[in-house]
Amino acid sequence: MSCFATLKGKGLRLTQPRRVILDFIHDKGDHLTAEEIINYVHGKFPRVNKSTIYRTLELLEKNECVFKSESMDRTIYHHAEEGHHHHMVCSKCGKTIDCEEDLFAPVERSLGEKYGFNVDFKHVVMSGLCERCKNLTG
Amino acid sequence: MSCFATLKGKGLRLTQPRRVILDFIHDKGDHLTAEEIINYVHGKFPRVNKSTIYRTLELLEKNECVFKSESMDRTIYHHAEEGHHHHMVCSKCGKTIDCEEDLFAPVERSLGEKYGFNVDFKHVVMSGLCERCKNLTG
DNA sequence: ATTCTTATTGCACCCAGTTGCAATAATAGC
DNA sequence: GCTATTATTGCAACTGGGTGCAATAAGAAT
Repeated sequence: MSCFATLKGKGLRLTQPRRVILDFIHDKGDHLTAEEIINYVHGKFPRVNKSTIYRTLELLEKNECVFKSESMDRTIYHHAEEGHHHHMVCSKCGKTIDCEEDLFAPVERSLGEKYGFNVDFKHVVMSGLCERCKNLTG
Repeated sequence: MSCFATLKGKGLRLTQPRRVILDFIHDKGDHLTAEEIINYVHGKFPRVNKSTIYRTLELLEKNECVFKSESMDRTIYHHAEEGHHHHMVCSKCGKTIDCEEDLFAPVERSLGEKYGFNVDFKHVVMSGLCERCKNLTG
């Protein structure tokens, strides 16, 4: 958990809200929505304001302690230990699958060649149907 | 402008707000943000409520009269006559480039093969650097 | 342990977008 | 052209997320 060290090293303070949020994201080792994080923190420390939570998440992201993945309809956070990757969320059952970082390489190449456009796909969240739900729907 | 006919055919009413909004999107023949649409409508008819505008846009989208493209940081609308495509917006100069519908085909294929996951990329908005800005930045 | 500095917090308010509901207006039937 | 029906609207209130600022507390120095 060198995250605390990272923050200290930058002259940032180790406050209770920061500790709680970082521990939660680390221990969960999973993808969390802002809502889940807010609910958890409020369960333990009701006096912590939501603005503090959003500011903390922003700070953790800036310092690369957590990664934030956002798409039109959902934003999720996960601990930096889990590395860079993209996410697929099943719109039926909610199942989340991580997938490899270079998934969009062909698209990036194609945009560069055809339009000279430089796009860096990072932490993309995609909605769709997982195998099981696709077959059930048939 | 068969859009009006489309709406009529479904028993939907041709109200003034709908006429104004649809005409604007059609005549602009361009990508418009919700804000631009709201400003325009308010300029002409100050009494039209923003909720009406959002509801109208939603309705036009459901009936495929306009297409909505959304990403984390921007939502844009354009007339259905312009067809399906994706958008690249330069994060420096704001320039917007349309690009072909099948851009994400390799990604869709790869997700299907590796994970059995079914994602349909439609109206994706990407942020990045256009050729000019990329070169200026060095 | 106390004091001081200033990073961090809580608060109260802002913003874009959404929703429930009663009031209004578009249109079908006369 | 009127009337009745009901789709649509305006309103007011709500949502998730964000911001400026005065109050608070972390941690350095004593």
